[in-house]
Amino acid sequence: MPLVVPTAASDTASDTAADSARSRILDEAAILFLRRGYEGTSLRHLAEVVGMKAGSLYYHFSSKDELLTTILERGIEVMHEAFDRAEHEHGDADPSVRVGAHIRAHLSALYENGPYTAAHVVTFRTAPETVRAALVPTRDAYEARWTTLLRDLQSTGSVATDVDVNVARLALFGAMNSSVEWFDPERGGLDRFADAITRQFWHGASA
Amino acid sequence: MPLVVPTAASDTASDTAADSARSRILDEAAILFLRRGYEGTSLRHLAEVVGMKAGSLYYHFSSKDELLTTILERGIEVMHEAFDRAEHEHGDADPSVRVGAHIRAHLSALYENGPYTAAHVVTFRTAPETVRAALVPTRDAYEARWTTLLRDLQSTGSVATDVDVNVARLALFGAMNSSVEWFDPERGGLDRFADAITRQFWHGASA
DNA sequence: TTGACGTTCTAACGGTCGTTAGGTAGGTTC
DNA sequence: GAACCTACCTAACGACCGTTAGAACGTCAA
Repeated sequence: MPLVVPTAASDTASDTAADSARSRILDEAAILFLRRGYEGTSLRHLAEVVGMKAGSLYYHFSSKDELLTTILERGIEVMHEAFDRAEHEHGDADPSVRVGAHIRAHLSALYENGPYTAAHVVTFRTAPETVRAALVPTRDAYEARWTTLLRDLQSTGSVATDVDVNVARLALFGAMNSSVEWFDPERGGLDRFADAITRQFWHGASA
Repeated sequence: MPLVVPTAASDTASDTAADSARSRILDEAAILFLRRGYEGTSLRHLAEVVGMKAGSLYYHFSSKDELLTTILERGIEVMHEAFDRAEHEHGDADPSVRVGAHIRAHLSALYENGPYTAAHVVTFRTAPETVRAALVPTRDAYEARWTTLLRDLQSTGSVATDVDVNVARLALFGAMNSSVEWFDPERGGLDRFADAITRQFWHGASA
C-alpha cells in the first residue's frame, strides 16, 4: 500500500514516483549522518524516519556506502554552485566584498541548501576510505578555486604578502565549517554571521 | 600468562602493574576514536591493538562509554593545563604575544600531549548524550577562560571594539581544531604553524 | 477483467557488537 | 607449599548490523 499521492499527473518526463521517495531518503539520511555520524546511523533507524522498512531502502540504493557517497557528492556540488553564484554576482567587486560574497556563499551551502554540505564536512573524515577516495578530486577542485581566489587577491596587493594563503584558507574553512556544531540556522542571522566571519578573516581581531 | 616485566620493584606506592595496561588502553583507544570515531571503533579491534582479548578490557573499564568519558575528560584537562602554562609564562606580556602564547598552548594540547585533546575535539560531537552532558561544565570553563581573555584585551583597547568576541573565539577554535584533519605533527613545524594562525587571527588576511 | 509494473513488506541470512560469567596461570604472602 | 590476588582468557549471551530473496499490494494499460 504505497502512500503515494497522485500528484496531478507526472510533470515533464518520468518523475515524482520513486524520485520523491529517493530524495526523501537522501534528505533524512543526510540529517542523521550529520547528527549521529555514518557508523552511528543504522538503516533501520533511517527507514523508520522515512516511513518504510529497512529492506525497502534497497529498492532505491544498492548499499549504505552508495547512499553516503551520493550525499557527500551532493554536498560538494552545493558548495561549487554557491561559489559559482558568488563569482557570477560579485566576481568584479572590491576585494573585501568579493571575499565576503564567497564566505556568504559557503555558509549558504552549509545552511540554506539542504543538509548535504553540512553532512559532508562532518562526515567526510570518518567515511570509509573507498568513499573518501572517490570524492578527493571534486574536493580538491573546490579548494583550488579558493586558493586561486586568494592568490589573485594577493598578487594584486589586496592580501598581505606575508600571509600563507594555504593556512589562511584552511583557517577560514575551519572557522566556517566548525560552525555547524553551534550555529542554529533556524534562528537566522546568517547575514550577520557571515559579516562577522568576513570581518574576522579580513581584518583580524586586533584594534 | 601476563607478559608484565618486573619493572625493578614498584615505585612509590601501588603502581606500574595494571596502571600501565590501563594507560596503554587509553592511548590506543584515543588514537582509534580519533581516526575512526567512537561508533566506528570496536572493542575487539582496540583489544587487538593493545594485545589482549576484548573481554579483558573490562578488567580495566566497566564499559565502552566509561572509556570514552575518561578520554574526553583527559582531553579537556590537557587543554586547561596548557592554558595554565601560557598564562603563567606570558600572562603579563604584550597582547599579541599573549594571544600567540595561548594559541601555541592550545595547539600544543592538540599535538604535543598525547592524542586525548585531538580525540576530544573530533569525537565530542557524536558522543552519546549522557557522555556529552557530563563534559559540558569543564568545556564551558575552558571556553570561559578564552572569552575572559579576549574581553580583557578588548576592554584595554587591544581588540577592536566592533569584534564579536564569541564569534572570534569560535572562529579561532574552528581554525585550530580543524587542523587535526590535515596538520601532521610528525613533520613538525608547530611553532611556524602557531605563528601563522596567530598572525591570521590577530591581523587578518588583508594588506 | 486481466496482466504487467512499480514500490514496499516480510522474514530471514551470516556476521559483529558490547558485555558477562567463570576459568586459569603466574606472583606474592604467610 | 597453601592460600590468595592480579591480570588475563575462553566462551558465550542477546541484540543489532547490512543485506537479500521472495511475496504482496496498488496502479495503470489493454
